[in-house]
Amino acid sequence: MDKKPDPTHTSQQILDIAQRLVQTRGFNAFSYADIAARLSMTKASLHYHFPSKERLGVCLIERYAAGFGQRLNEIDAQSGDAAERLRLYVAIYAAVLADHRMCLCGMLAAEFKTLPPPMQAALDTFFADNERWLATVLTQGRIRGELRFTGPPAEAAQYIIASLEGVMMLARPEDDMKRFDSAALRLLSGFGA
Amino acid sequence: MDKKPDPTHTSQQILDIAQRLVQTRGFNAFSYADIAARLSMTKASLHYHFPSKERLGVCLIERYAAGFGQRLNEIDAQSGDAAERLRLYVAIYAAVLADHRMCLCGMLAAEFKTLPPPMQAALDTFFADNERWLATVLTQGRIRGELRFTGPPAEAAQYIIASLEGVMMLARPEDDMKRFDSAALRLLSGFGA
DNA sequence: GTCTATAGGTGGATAGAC
DNA sequence: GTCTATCCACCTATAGAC
Repeated sequence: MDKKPDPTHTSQQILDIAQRLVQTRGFNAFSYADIAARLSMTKASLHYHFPSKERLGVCLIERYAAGFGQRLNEIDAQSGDAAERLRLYVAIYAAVLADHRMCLCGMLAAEFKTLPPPMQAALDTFFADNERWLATVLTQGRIRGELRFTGPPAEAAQYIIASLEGVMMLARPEDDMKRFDSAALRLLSGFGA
Repeated sequence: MDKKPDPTHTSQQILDIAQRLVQTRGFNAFSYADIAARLSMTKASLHYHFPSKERLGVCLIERYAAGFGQRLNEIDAQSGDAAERLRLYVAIYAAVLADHRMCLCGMLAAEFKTLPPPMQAALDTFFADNERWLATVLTQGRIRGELRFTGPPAEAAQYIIASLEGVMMLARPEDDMKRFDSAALRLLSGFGA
């Protein structure tokens, strides 16, 4: 009943705003001043919650990865077959784009070489986890005859992720959902889904 | 015989260095100081050749687009069928990645929202030209039975470009040519090429 | 064409009062 | 936790000498 003072409330707000900024402008193109303005705070206060931009960046990736993992678990908990799971995976990306955002980690992948090593490591983990999950879905789907594709599931998984990120990236300048949907359908149909 | 003083020699060097910097770090993550250091010049001198970073950016895109267009013309001049043309198109991207670079315009697409409008316009032109060329190849290829795919050629062209950019983007952190080749083959085989 | 010098702004980050 | 004040590094860009 007596709820905690929620000491992380401000931190969450900071992360929310920072995430949207990264997803729309990139990590190198936003500043503490941008966040401070939107929160009516000073830059100095932000440093209390996230002592450095590097740590803020790592927290962003880890939170995003956790949310992504949660959605993958939800998909696993559903009763659909592998084809349906693949469609739901694509739907995650579609929802992000519909909110006028790029995938956080796709955006950061473009800036990879300029990021602090801890952020690079967190990014690698994100993509590796996604590949592993997708490869599992693909493997089972092919065995059960629910999906059709050639070659190693791991390579197919890499292809799916990279294509989705690219399609998002090029659909975003115009916020063109039709372009994304068309490309996503083409991608899925290539796997019999 | 008497060759011109080649007044643009320095400008070309600046463009070469700036291009590599954009392709590896992005437009927002390099500065005049970076170019000046590599050329053993001062920042002020650079402004003589390119009065603003925005104009430098526009020149970069236009030169890149011109070079790309030239390669497309070379492909057109060859005797190969549509499938071969598609393979050669993919080979352009592969060559860029083999040189440890991201596609200039793919990189800028990620930063699109932060770019000056003249650069955005130049980018739109680049991608529109590419789509048009690819759509023509696809249209002819399908008619002649050299390629297999469904839906409008324009949408298929958008899918091919976006996938290639995405595959490049995610292969680059590790400079993983095998990853790119595997994905490119998968993409091509989806079109019967 | 290239230089020195500098302007004017913004970046991330810190110290210390409250 | 949030503030004011400040630091120092870096940015793009300009003026004017050579």
